[in-house]
Amino acid sequence: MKKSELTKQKILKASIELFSEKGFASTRTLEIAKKAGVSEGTIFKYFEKKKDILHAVVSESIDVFIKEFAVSDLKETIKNFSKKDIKIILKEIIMERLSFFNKYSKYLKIIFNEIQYDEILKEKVIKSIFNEFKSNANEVYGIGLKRGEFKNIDSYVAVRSFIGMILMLLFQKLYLKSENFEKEIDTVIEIFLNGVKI
Amino acid sequence: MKKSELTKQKILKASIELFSEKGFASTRTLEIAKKAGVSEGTIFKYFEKKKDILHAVVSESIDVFIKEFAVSDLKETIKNFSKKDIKIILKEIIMERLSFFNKYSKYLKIIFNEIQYDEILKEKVIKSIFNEFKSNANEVYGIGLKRGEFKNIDSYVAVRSFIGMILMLLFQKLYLKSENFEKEIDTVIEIFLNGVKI
Amino acid sequence: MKKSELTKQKILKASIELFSEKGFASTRTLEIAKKAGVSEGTIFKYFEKKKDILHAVVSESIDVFIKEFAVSDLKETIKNFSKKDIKIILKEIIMERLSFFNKYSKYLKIIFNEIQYDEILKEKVIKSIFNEFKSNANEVYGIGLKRGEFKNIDSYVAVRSFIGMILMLLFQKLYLKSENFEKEIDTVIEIFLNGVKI
Amino acid sequence: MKKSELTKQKILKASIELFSEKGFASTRTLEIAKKAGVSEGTIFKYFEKKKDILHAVVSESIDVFIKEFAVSDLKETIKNFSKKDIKIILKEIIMERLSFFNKYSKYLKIIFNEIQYDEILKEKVIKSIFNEFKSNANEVYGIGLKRGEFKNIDSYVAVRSFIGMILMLLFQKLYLKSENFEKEIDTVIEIFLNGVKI
DNA sequence: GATGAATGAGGGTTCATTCAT
DNA sequence: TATGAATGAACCCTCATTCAT
Repeated sequence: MKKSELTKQKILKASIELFSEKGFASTRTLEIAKKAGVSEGTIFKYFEKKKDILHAVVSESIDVFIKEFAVSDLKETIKNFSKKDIKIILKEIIMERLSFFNKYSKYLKIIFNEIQYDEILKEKVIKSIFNEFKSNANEVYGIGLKRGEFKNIDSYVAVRSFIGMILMLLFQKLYLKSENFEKEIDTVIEIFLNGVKI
Repeated sequence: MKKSELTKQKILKASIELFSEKGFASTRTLEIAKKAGVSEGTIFKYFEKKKDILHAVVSESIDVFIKEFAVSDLKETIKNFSKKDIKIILKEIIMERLSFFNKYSKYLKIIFNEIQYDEILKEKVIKSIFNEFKSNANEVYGIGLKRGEFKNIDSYVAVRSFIGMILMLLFQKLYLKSENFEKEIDTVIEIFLNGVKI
Repeated sequence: MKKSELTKQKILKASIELFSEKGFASTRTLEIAKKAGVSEGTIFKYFEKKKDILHAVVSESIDVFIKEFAVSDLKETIKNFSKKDIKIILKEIIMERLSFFNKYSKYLKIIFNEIQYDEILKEKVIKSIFNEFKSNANEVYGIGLKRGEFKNIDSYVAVRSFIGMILMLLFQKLYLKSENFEKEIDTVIEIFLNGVKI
Repeated sequence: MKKSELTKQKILKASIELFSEKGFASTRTLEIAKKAGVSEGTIFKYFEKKKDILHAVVSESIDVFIKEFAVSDLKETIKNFSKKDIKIILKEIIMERLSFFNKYSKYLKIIFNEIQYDEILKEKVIKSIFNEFKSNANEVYGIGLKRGEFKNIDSYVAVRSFIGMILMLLFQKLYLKSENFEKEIDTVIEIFLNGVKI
């Protein structure tokens, strides 16, 4: 990597750290500079405006998201488990996805917070991430369908709902602390598969 | 209401509008003043610091949330429907909750965004709203249990999961636009009640 | 005293307290109002501008100073002591003047500090106080002259010098703390009367 | 001198000018900036708060005071005059000290005015200047003692009293204007050496 | 006569941005 | 390329002053 590219990456890395910690609007360019180990002036050699850093951060986040979140690995995983109980498979998926969330939580936090106030970003994120997600949902649910284990309902709604349940679980873990994390995962899977109705 | 109390409310109302629209950090006190129809100086007769406005907004939000979100009405509603199909009841609940979300979405947006950067607020919100929510979840799920229709699983996890599914639906509606909103609700209810498994 | 006159006095008294404590420029009209037990608006019924309070305070200070500092009592005192040793007389005078300083130190502090930044005040104070002082110096020193005990030198310079020595003593007492206050007074008198030269 | 050090000095110099002219509290940072020939923002690159400028000014004043007021030169002066009449020596000292006061009157004015409202400054000034002064007084008076011309009285009180007399002279010159300045100096010396008593 | 509420110009301070070196 | 210094518009906040009641 060229030296200049390295400097740019240092700035971006510092920005991600800070944006996720205190939000874009409350992060000072001086802080970024300090954390990146460069002078304040240098930042503006790489980004014309402070906002451009955010855009770069989000763009990168999107790229990372799409690449990492790509369902390809997942499909592989599922095939390998194909003989196993669907419950086990779902749990494996959850655990794997959780490690993904942990790894990229800063990116996700920034994306989620900042698209609220920036139409350009919002457009971008929706177009790329949501659509990506939608097609993946189809594929993954499709596996359950082929196995003859899933009902023939809107696959997108199903997967989205599943994610909603998991996110609430995660959210609670982050904000409150969960003592029975694993057990709660099992409950969520049970609900997703068989519902709450007797 | 006294005149001074009225002014305070005008400031709070304008602040809610702006904070939810552009975030606390990006809202200017002058904007608040203009939107509230008072002078900038007046704001600081009622709130020592800009941050105090946010705290007041969130405190008020919490109060509103607890009062309005209180499950009492809900229980009444459910009892009235007691002969009806559980599906109908859930749909009614969702519709009613949605109108609540629409009405207080600004408050919720502020709370959700700002507690990330303010430990005091976070503590406050968690202590009040989350606990309130937890006890209510218990009560509501309990009704289904008594009717002999719900499985005996962790009621909090069940309700939370349900809400997770609904929130994703909502979220999508807000960000993307859904053409089949009603139909999607039905699907969510179906998943919640009977799961995706054949 | 009429009620309105009383209110005015309350404002002036509070102002003297505050001006002497933190200076005119750093005193807030709201503080004055609170200390005086009136509303901020009321102040401006009695004084058009904040500066007018200062002017009133100083004017009053000057009046008090001239009345209280008037040498008449002093002359009487001296006559009564006329048979006594001049040393004793000087010491009596010093002690009496010190109690005056203690009593009116706040006024003096304000006058001294604020005439520096206000030409009108400076003019006023100099015209009244200094001239008053000059004529009094003449009279007091004249007594020593008549007794045949004082040299025939510029009486104003003599008295002023004496006061200079006493002020330094006082100044030190205020800022540092003197353990031998009385003894130092004696030394100062000795210097004033007989000089430091052998 | 580095450019940044130069800028800092420009700000300090402008501040001294303005603080002594209108007092700290009434001096605006914009005025300082204009007088220093820098932008208002620049000031806050060098001083976090306006008050810090005052503290820096006073600290510098103290340093200057101690260095310049140091009695070393004075002792040399006195030795050179050792054959001369004590009157001549005192007059030389006064004239030399007066030029010092003229040169540093702005510093002194600031110190004197502002320590009244700032405990930190007060402590600092007293600890450094007063103690410095005390030890010097001892040395200087000691010379007169060794020459066998001064009485064996508290040297600190003697010097302090002398300064008190001179300050009053100076004070009058500043506020009133003296026509007979030189003659008054002679009178003060006469009083200091031989007293007013016949 | 007195108040409490409101004002808005102006205060100190911040911070993204520029630029000479 | 990188920096440190400087900028100035805009921020939050203060406070003397006004005014309807």
